[in-house]
Amino acid sequence: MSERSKNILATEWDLLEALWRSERATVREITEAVAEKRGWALSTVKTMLDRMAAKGLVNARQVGTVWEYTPGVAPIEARRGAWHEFIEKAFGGASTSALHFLATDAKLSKKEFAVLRAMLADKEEK
Amino acid sequence: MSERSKNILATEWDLLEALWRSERATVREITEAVAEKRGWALSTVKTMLDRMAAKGLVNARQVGTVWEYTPGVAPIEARRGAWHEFIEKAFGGASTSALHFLATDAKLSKKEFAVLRAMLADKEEK
DNA sequence: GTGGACGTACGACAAGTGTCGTACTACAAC
DNA sequence: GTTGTAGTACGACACTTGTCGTACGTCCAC
Repeated sequence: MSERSKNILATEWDLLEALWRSERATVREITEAVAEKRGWALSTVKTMLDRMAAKGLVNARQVGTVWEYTPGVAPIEARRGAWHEFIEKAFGGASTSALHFLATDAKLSKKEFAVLRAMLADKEEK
Repeated sequence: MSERSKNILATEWDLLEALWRSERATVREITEAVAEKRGWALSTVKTMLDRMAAKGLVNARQVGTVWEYTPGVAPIEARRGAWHEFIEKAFGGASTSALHFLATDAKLSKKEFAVLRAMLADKEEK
């Protein structure tokens, strides 16, 4: 539950999100969970889940006649991967450049800055 | 030179990077500029540039018999787009969640934290 | 005026994505 | 037993991406 290698596609994030919330779910459940955001057909979701299972992004287990899926990656791992991908492509891997960008050019709102400062301060205390 | 709509692909970043450095360049120049990182054939680079031109990521101009390319997006814009894309897919658009993640789970090094704090402090002064 | 060298144009192709439709199975309810 | 109904299996298809090869035009130097 942590071997991340390949990038997670935008569409896959949605299914993972649903799975992280319920920890285990069937195709139907997942389809319903993302129905608002994505009006996917059952077969679409099934296909995606199968492909994701092949990549290790989810685990599939047949319970009786129904398939049940569980996350194959933890949210934190997935997000770290995304952060990495972000740095890699937009900053040639230079994480400090990325942070510099965030502090100066990302157009964060006052509120976002406040949040960030508070968190850093918090972190510092420990 | 700023209408960003579609995501920039990892491979496209490399060409843009080269263009941002030279401001204008030919296929050959760009191919050479990325030769180390990507052993692309001329035709590969040409194809990519054409596709990028179609997307507005670069501008193409024929000078005599040769094509010359210039960036179609500014680095800052491109990076903002990437940041947005990152937030969108990994945090469902919740930027504060993303910042929270950075401050707590991104596994930044001490040095990276230092950089971030310094920058925020710097920002605060103004 | 002829042969390179350089550059372009264009087609091609295999993978990967996004998105189903549909035929087939199994089981509960009548 | 017969018939829905929910669920699966599988193929399909158009598009995008990654990556060329190659045929063809042009212009310089001999």
